[in-house]
Amino acid sequence: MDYPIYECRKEIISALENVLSRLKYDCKIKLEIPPEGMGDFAFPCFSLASIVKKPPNGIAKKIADMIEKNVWIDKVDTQGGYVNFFIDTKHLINSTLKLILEKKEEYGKLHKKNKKVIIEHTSANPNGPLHVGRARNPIIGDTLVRIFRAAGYSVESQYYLDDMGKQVAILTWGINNLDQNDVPKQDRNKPDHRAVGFYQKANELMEKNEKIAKEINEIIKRCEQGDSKTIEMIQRAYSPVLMGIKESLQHINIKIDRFVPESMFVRDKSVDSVVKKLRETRYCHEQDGAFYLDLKTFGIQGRNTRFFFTRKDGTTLYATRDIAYHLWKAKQADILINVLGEDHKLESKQVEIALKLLNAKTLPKAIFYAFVSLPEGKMSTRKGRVIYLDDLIDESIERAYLEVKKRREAELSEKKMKKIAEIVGIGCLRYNIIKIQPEKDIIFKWEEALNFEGNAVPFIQYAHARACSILLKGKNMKKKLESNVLNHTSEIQLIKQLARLPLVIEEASISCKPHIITTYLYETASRFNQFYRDCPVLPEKNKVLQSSRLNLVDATRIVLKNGLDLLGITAPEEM
RNA sequence: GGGCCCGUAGCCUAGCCUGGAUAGGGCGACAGCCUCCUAAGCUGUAGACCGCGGGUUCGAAUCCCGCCGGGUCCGCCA
Repeated sequence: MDYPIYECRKEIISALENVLSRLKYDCKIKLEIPPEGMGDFAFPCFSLASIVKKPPNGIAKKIADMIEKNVWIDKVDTQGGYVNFFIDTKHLINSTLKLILEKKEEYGKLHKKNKKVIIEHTSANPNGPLHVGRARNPIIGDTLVRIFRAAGYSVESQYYLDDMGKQVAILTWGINNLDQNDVPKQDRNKPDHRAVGFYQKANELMEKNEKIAKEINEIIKRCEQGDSKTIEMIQRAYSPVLMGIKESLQHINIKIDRFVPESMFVRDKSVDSVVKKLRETRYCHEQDGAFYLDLKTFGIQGRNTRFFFTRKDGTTLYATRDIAYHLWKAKQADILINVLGEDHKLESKQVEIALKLLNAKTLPKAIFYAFVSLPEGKMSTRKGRVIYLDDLIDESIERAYLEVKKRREAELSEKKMKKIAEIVGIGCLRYNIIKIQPEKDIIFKWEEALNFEGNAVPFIQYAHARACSILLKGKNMKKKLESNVLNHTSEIQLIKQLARLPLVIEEASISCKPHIITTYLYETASRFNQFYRDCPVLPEKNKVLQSSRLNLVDATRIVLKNGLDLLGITAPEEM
């Protein structure tokens, strides 16, 4: 690893290994980050204490005394059972700043891993516009895509397109049998919005009218039997919806690399082979001609532990096709990640067990998120009780516009304000979803979703714009970097923070936790603002200090930009 | 009824996996800071029986058990 922070950590670990082996202490070395002011890395001696039966404090002191200083270790200290390491800031500053300025947009990225990752996300039924209830899905998914790319993986994002389910069949029936005048009018002229009324109306009719329900079931059945005409008819119905969905995603900087239709696995018969192989397992049973696996012995509990994978007419079910999809994916990638709503937990578990039984090469790792609900309850496209993603986007941009106007109307053109509002509004939306861990329930409130203050994206974007503004005004000044002069606490704290970016990307990718990035960026912006307060750049009389600070500002700009890019958020040059 | 997830100040949230140094932030409240690089900023004050009750441990927000509240699932649906 070529990053200074890695080298530094490595040096500390090897110094520790050295001492521990001389003391004949045998334990794993895990470094922690101590609280502010107590050093840069800490080695806790508690587990060691229980092994060698001595107080942790004494062990820490003994170890600290024996640590040899080197280019990275400036000072070693102990406190309450911890060995605290103070790293040589001069060395870190020098190497970090140079590297950031040299690598620019590549700074933070980890070495190529030669591994392929497929991240499946969004995969919404194409029966209407994306709504906020599931809006976490594309945002979490796309952020993971970006994080894994930065972590050195080759990544493909996939949208599993349910083109044979009931939802899409209902939509198809509606499009084919209803007139525009029969359906509720939508206030947005976008293909997915135009279509959703047909779905809602068809749903309503189906519930009251058995004949219609039968016709819809007929569509599903023909489709599952692999009837090309029916599959194509369905495709005609959902295609415009999908176009609308893509457009919404694009608006929030999300691009799906590949759409994989479910029908593919019926057409190519791979799902039949799944059925055949599952039937051969010892867990397979039959009831009235339908086949299921009994998953009682796999830790599945509840009223029903049977996992049906065929109907009595021999057709397959959603989960069966999902198994075929996963086998197909496993052939092409080393790591599979699925971003799913928590309602898919059981299905996901069932698919995983089946994949194990079928000896799949790679098992998927699922990231589950809790729904965003409304104060009055769960969102539902069918009931029309929804906030669409498009509305949230518009509202977010509109509110951002009012904020820009309030502050900059006198100085900026209308066009510029609109552009900034777009960048801030969309950034806000993505940031506010990512900063909360996926498993936490969210009750949607406009004020929270579109919060513009504190730990929110404008704080970070503003820091970036501030850096750009200083750099623009100082563009004719000298560029010399003399890192020895950067010795103010605020400068040192900021640089140490910049040095951490690679570690943060590593941690976020290993743990699949995108919120680690938002936290990091917030702290980075915060330290930059403290630097801004304490260390004037342009007014600085000492030219060497001034030019060195300019370099630090530039390095901060790069880190903020690279970090925002991991979140799919644009870094504005002014706001 | 059973499984899984969540429960941290008035509100939102980090830390929980891998137990240890004063439980970090933010919003809101209160008090300050623009003759000085964008105040979408900075500084300070108040506010937490970490849902409740047991247990394990030298030590528990963190691990285990029970309970309570919310979410979600338990279809030959997707």
